[in-house]
Amino acid sequence: MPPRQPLSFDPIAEADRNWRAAGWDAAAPGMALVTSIMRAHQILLARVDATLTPFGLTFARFEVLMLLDFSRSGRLPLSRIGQRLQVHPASVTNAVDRLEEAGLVERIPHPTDGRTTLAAITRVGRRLVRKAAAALNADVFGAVGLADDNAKVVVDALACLRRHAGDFEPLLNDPLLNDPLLNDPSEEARS
Amino acid sequence: MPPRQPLSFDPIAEADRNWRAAGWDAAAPGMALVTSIMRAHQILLARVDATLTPFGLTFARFEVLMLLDFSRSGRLPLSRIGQRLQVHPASVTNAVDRLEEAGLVERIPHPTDGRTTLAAITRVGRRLVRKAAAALNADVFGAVGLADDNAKVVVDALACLRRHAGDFEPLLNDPLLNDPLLNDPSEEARS
DNA sequence: TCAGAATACTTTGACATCCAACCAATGAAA
DNA sequence: TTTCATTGGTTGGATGTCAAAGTATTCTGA
Repeated sequence: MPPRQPLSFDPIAEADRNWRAAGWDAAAPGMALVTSIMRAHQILLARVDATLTPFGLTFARFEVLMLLDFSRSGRLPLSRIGQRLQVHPASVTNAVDRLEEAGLVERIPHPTDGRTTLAAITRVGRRLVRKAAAALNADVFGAVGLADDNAKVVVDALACLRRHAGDFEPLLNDPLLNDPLLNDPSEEARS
Repeated sequence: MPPRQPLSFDPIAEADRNWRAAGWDAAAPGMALVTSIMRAHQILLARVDATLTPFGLTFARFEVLMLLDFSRSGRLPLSRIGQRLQVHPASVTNAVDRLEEAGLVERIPHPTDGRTTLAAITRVGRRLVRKAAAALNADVFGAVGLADDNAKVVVDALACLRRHAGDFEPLLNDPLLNDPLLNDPSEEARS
């Protein structure tokens, strides 16, 4: 990355001033919030990808591997991966394709449902994802640039936003369903 | 978007539990923060793009248009746009290409610096971007799903993160430089 | 039983982002 | 003045995301 010299002012604070000067006071906080998140995403994704590149991973693939590593049996239906990571089915297909090429996961058919494909993490995949997680913890997650208290405030606020957007509904909690490979939430737990 | 049914639990809270169960307590807040921002970005970008699609715009192009509309003369060097919006030069080229195809901006050569190209917003561009801004204010920014107080807390925390990442340096403030088209920060102000 | 709806996954196409490489113009130093 | 580093911009390649269409399998209800 070319070492861009920093601006002499906060561009988002400037945008906020412009918004209010235009008479859009009511929308200014939302504008600043959306813009801040866009930029924070860009910064953090760049750091994460830089850390993961030596492992041949991207954040999307890392998340898939990590989810599989945390799952009880090390295998999950692609559809479940998409639900859990909140990404489009095509994105899951893409990620699993690359991971399979790299020998980090395997596609295996679902034992009872012919429509479903399971992604199963390999031994190589487990080794790699744990090294990658250690690197991320050391280089990115452990040094985000915010105190833990502030980070928690942001996480809680964004949880509200996500829930409001329909990501999850913490009301109903029924951990006992039929097919563990399809529905059991406890499948997410490590052991 | 297919109406994905919400999960019965917060996937990021679950990831936080997994992280701590693995003994990575120190990195858990950072992990939750990064993951929250990734997901919030995804949600908000989807809303913004849905609102802007009828106008033939994306958020990237909207930001370029808005910046030009707010600028004093309605024209800025591409490099300045990239600095201001914190995006790669190639992304600016791409956005300006599309905007130019749509007749919303024009490329004009810089009067004194042969290397520099200016993007100038057209009358059509001004009309469109104001309609688009009104739509965004009404549909997205005005109804983000967070109280203004909480939004402000997040914005301030992320400003800290952005400053820490080298986005801007609010210390030195020297608004008087030579070429207004190249360097004058007040060029950002409306009038 | 059988037809239609729903689900799971893949494929294709359109965008956006970044990086690396490249060309053109400017500016500074020998 | 001439050479060379810097700056501005574009192009090509790789990756990720989503939407829409297509195929296959399963489920549901008449």
